[in-house]
Amino acid sequence: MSLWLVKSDPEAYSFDDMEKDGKTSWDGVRNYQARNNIQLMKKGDRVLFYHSQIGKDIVGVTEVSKEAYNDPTTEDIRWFSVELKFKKRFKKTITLESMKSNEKLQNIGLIKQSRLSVMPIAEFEYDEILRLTK
DNA sequence: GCCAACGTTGGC
DNA sequence: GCCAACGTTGGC
Repeated sequence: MSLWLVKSDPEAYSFDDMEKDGKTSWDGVRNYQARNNIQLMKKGDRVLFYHSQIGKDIVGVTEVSKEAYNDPTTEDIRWFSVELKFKKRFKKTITLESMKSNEKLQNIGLIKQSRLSVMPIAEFEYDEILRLTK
């Protein structure tokens, strides 16, 4: 099982929307690196959900419920989507600020590559984030 | 609202 | 194939 993180501007699509919908098609990604990551996602992979712009925090976990398929929002066959389902909301969210000041999270994609919207997360990073929610 | 970072486009 | 111009993202 692999671990990932996706970003969303809550004004466009928030974790509240995600919880309400139960599952959603993660489409509209128009960046090759993010696209490549989407194609690597497997059913059952855990995906952290991060709010960009507003909040700037990881708010919970989703799970890949359907592997890569052609992005339904475009005719362009270069782009792919996955289906994500709501898994769990964190009692305490993890802010970007707290990650920046955490020794173990210095190399997390969120900090290293701030513009990438779909990125892999290392197991120790995932564990550390979960630990911080407690 | 500004601007740095960075990806994409298009002229040459 | 290079690189300037331009557009977008996202933190501040």
